[in-house]
Amino acid sequence: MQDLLAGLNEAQRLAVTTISGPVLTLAGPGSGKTRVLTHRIAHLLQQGIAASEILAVTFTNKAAREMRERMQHLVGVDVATKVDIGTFHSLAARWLRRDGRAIGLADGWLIYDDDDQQRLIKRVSKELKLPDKPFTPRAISSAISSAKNELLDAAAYTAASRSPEGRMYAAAYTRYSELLTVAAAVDFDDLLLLTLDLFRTPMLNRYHRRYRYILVDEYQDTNRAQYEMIKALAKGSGNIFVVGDDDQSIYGWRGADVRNIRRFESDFAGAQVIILAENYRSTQTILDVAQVLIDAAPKRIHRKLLRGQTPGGEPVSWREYSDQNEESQRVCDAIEGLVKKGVARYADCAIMYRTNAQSRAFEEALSRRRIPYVVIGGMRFYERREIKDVLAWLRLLSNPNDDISLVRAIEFPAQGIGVGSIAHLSEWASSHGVSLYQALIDAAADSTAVPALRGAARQRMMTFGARLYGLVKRAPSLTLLDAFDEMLRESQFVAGLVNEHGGVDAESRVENVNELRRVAGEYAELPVDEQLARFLEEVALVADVDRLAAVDNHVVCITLHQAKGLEYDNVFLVGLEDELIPHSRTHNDPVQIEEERRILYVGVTRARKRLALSRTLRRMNFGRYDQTLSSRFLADIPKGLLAHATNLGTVNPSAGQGRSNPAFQGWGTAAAHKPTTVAVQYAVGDMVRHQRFGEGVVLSAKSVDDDVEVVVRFADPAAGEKRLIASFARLEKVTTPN
DNA sequence: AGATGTATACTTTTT
DNA sequence: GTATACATCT
Ligand SMILES: Nc1ncnc2c1ncn2[C@@H]1O[C@H](COP(=O)(O)OP(=O)(O)OP(=O)(O)O)[C@@H](O)[C@H]1O
Repeated sequence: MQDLLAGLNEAQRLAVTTISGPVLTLAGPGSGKTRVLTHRIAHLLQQGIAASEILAVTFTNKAAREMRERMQHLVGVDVATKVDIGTFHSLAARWLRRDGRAIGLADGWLIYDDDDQQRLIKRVSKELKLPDKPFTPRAISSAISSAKNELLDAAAYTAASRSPEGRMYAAAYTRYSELLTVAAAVDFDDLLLLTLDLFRTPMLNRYHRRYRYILVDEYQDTNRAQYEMIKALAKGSGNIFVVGDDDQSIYGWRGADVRNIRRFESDFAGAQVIILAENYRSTQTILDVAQVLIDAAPKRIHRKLLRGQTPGGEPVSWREYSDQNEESQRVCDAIEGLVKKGVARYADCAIMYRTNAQSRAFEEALSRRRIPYVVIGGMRFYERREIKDVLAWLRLLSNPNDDISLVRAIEFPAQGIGVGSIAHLSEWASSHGVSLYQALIDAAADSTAVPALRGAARQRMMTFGARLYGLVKRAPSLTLLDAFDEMLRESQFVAGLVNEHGGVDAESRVENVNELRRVAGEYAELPVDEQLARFLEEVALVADVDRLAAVDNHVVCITLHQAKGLEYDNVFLVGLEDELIPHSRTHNDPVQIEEERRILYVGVTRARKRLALSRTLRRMNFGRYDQTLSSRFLADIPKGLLAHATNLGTVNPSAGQGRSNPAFQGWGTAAAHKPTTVAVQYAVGDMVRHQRFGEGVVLSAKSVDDDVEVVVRFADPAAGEKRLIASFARLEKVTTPN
């Protein structure tokens, strides 16, 4: 057994060894909070505390997994796997899966993700005939979500609504809740609220007996419900340990409340507060920048001095580029430079930005250079149409009352059932207070049910119903993988994809379906009756960061929000412009502006060795270039702390794409940058060959940055005309003998 | 019923 | 510039 305290400083040791009573560890970035939490668990185990008595809450599933891996090293695999570690949401789902019956949750209940929720709200909106002007699905869902964040159910929210508009939202909330109940579905917020309901039953005693030591990471970003969960659980043993940093609270917009830090001190009498002062992550140069940035915040709970272990370090650079094209090019230059010089691997580099939309330019530049990369966020794998369609069918096997999935299943694969027929079914179901599936069954048993559905349309609907019914009945005896295959076969899913998209375009979708099937295969070890539910639950709760694997050597493109808790040797903070950070949607609300400042602070403090800040002078917005302003937060950083480009101001914003600004010299890259490929010249009329699309003729060619963009008409009519980046598409020139 | 075309709105951040 | 929504055609 290792000495767990060896790699820790004094304050960290105190935090690890103060095992009883409430403890609040408040500390800046890179001070080892997560490390302390991990070591504390290991320490508890060494003290002879049973693994099953420990509960650890992390912010992401990935953090949970990493913590478990760390612990396996510290205390061995057997013990480490017995500790309950997870996010609030995933723990809640596990508990409700087991004990949900106690609060009347139907068996086979499902989690509705954001997309499902939006669809359901659209249905509510239609039913209640809400005008779409202020009542966009987004507005309604955020009203419902904030209500839930204040622990208000539909009845309480209705009672509290005074304005006519408020009453409309209340009506939507009420109907939304009813439909969720009929569908036996819960949304993300419900996971927490229902767990609180569960904790109000005598069942709580079992949780008290079970969990004697509770630990929470990223405590500053807990919301009201999560706080109440902690409080309810901690009542048992009183051994509650939380770590957080008020300066890193960046999820206020979804109900997180930093005041939970103050609340902790008042609600848990005699709470011990431990401050970790040393930063082990970043060079002092980087910390100095972070320091001035956060010190400029008008209000803070706790002021901290960022004290690093590495004095000096490479300068933090600041560059202004003409546009996103140039910015992404130069960032790629810098990354290639670092890699060529052997000071970094691709995986040590991260590009961070405020909004997902900003990733595009970087994706294009990276792939053109053949630099391996991953984009975290944006369109997630599980949000893809074909994936959601497969999941809809699978969800129906577990819970046929899931109306949202039923509609999806009717719509894909296409079965000749149109919106009209669905509307008839839906109206009948709503007025009878039953699910769509039940309405189908009723219609099949009784020809006077759903009278609006007649003739051929009714016939097709009945065929669909019978097919689904058969699957639902057979599902319980099947393994997940068998159910998956059976469902694909019954619904003729693949044929549907080919039918809708044509052979070539269907290919990647079929591949995605196979990938999902592979994931499903990982559940084969579980008891047959648990496989499907566990699969659906985990799929609903994966965050995109959870995909980040340390083994692959690729540049990471990530939003600042998702970067919280991560660290990289080299960080590129891009698009530092007003309107982006702070985002225009904050509308200069001082509270939100300060959260934006913290978002930037989180970004700055992710960097270990090198930090590059940049912006563009003009940005493409809605297909139009707009001039930009530098982020106001940069004004808080004294010039002396940054290494500026030498020729700022000489860049003409209207100069177009180009090389007006030299690649940045800070970490020595311009010299290292050479074109990686000798550009092949293409002329209109040239014959080319593409690996997948076959041969084609060049219709046009123009050079873009370091590459050539060509439009090719392929001989294969299924491929048609495509616009391609020559080197990325690996086009080969076909030489014609003259 | 479904495909095709045109208008329109739109882009924070996410479990 | 893109995704969605709606209208119009087949
Ligand atoms: N006592 C120590 N000696 C050496 N390195 C340490 C020590 N404590 C922590 N570190 C290292 O410092 C880095 C930051 O630690 P950790 O991620 O736990 O900090 P954190 O406080 O959770 O950061 P953040 O709040 O920014 O996410 C890690 O690489 C960790 O290994």
